[in-house]
Amino acid sequence: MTSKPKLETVAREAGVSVATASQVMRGTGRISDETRRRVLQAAKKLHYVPNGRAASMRSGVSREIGFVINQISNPFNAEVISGVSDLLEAEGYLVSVLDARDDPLRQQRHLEAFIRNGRSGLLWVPAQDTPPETLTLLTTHALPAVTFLRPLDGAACDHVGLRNKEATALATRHLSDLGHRDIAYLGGSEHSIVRQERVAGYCDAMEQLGLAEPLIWSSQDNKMAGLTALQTLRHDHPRITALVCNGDMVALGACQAMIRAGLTPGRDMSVIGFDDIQDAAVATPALSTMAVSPYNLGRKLARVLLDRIREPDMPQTTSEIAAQLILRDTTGPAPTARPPQ
Amino acid sequence: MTSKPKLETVAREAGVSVATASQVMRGTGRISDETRRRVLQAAKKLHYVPNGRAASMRSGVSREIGFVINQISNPFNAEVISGVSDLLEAEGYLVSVLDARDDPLRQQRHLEAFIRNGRSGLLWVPAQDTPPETLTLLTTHALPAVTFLRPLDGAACDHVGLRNKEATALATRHLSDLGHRDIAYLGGSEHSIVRQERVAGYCDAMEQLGLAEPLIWSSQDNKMAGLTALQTLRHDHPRITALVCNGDMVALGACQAMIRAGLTPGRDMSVIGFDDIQDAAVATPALSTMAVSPYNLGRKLARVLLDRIREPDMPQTTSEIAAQLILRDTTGPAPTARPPQ
DNA sequence: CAAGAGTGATATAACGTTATACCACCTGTC
DNA sequence: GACAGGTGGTATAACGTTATATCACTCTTG
Repeated sequence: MTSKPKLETVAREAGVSVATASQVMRGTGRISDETRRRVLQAAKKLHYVPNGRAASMRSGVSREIGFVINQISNPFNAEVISGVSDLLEAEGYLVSVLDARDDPLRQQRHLEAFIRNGRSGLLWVPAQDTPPETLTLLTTHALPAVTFLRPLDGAACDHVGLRNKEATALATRHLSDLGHRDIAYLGGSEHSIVRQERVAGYCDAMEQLGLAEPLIWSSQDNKMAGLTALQTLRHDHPRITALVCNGDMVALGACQAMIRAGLTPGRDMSVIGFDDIQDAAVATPALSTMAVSPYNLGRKLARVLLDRIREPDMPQTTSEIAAQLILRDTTGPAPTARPPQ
Repeated sequence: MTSKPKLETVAREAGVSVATASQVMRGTGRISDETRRRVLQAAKKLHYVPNGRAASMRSGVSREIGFVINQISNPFNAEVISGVSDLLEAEGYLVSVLDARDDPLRQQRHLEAFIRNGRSGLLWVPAQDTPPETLTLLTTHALPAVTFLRPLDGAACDHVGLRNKEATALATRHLSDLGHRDIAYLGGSEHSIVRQERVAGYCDAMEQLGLAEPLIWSSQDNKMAGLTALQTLRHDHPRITALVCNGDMVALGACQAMIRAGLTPGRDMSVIGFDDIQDAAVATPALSTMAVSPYNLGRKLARVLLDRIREPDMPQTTSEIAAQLILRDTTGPAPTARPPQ
């Protein structure tokens, strides 16, 4: 009806001072039941909503968190966001998510926008080639921050990531147990630190198990890219019988390519994905993959940030979460190892 | 290194007053080139980032937008978010997205959180059964707001939505042209207004074209639900040869069910989805669908909000975007209509 | 009944920025 | 050399809230 109600409006309506109204709204100080009732009633009647900016300016604390991620539309990330939001919202925080699309400049702008707009904590997946300048920004403003997935050496940040090397080694070993010798690594870009770790796990396993020369193939992280990547890979290296993939999207794309070529994933060629996005279980055939429960990963990430906000002087922590091999329909014995029918 | 730099710090470093520093930072007032240079240099040296909360408190304008949506992980929504963010970021706004999961209470909390934290404009997909109280909240605080997808009658809000009825009528007519007579509608929940519009388009077309009795089947909006829904639908109504679906996810799930049952989508049974998410084109077989370009829809939505912010007194607008029929591999002649081989 | 303790409410000064009014100085003009 | 007009800069008061100190009472208690 009239203009936006403020604390003074509420106080006047209830016949008390602004200071009293403030104390009632926050449940602090010594207030009689009668006064409390009157103030709350007035606030309700006027649809009063506190001005968080003014509050945080005075009190120095805000309840907003910023999350900079790359490619929100990726289902894995979407589930991470759900986990982060659920936990932080339950603690009374508001989470804003921005997409940096792996561009250091955009990332810098986003982090700066978060600082400018008073976020009291930041979560971020550092972009490839993040300049040291970006770190200076964070340390200068003394903001609690946690890096996610991509470790950043020398950074004054807590970190939550995955045991990538262990995971791909596990996947490779499983394929070897099934009799595969010509196993390729598919997906990701060369610069990615995460992918380097995963490739290292794959290479180590290939060497330790005495399998074929490692074969590493790059691609973008979506189905279409996975589809075309496998087509050229198969053309150039027809001996390959199994794939360890950098992500589920690529793996699902590769499966599509097989189907289009008349092959059956899990029979003619084995595939193991990474992430266990929801689609992995629904796809036909259902995708074998390294599961990390993005939702729980998000909750863990949020938990680490909350701990940091509460105890700013704690020593830095690094949490590495193990991935789990989920066997579905895209893994099976190597064609040559199968008994003749 | 020391504490967070503020305007006063910058001013002192540059040897000018706070007022002058402020004017330089915002490019207003009359300032000599020399002074401007000194201030900017000082700001850079100290990694100064303005305190947006203080600024917006004094100036009364903020550059933050809130977006309340249901199910961020839905690829359609993810693309909408991209469109919204791209346009608003280019205009210097920061977009925060919250997921209300179609729960009116959560929605109320989210909108309130946005008001509390000083968003200067809101975008939202009203939850089912949004109480009038929620609208009072928005009008009381005189916030520019735009509803998306779901119209809200009697609301003092601009709206951006789809021509749902027209779209499903078009899809149904196309299936009829292919010779299908037993066409079912699959997906969505009864309460959804959007779905009601789409169902109406389907029913009208079925009647006008003199086809079979309309058959309407509900399901949640994900692949797994679509998969199981089609299984029971086929069991109960074996005559059905074509589906108009409420969304691509359901449609893709239905295709999976056919494949698992040994049927070929587009040959044994035709399917038309809705949304044209990225997966639709990549899936095998590629999904025929009603395309609405979620990215551009998002841009349109953002544009309407910006217009409203600039001209608060303009009469309310309603924009309805038409959907386009995209024919891929899941539509084909009805089995009975196919010539004998 | 004075002193002390407890209760309930309030006045006031910050928080970091910006809008406004104002001041000091210079330059040219009659 | 008084005055208008322009230029470059500053002092000050807000914005809506909260932390702190303080005040006016009432109730004990010796």
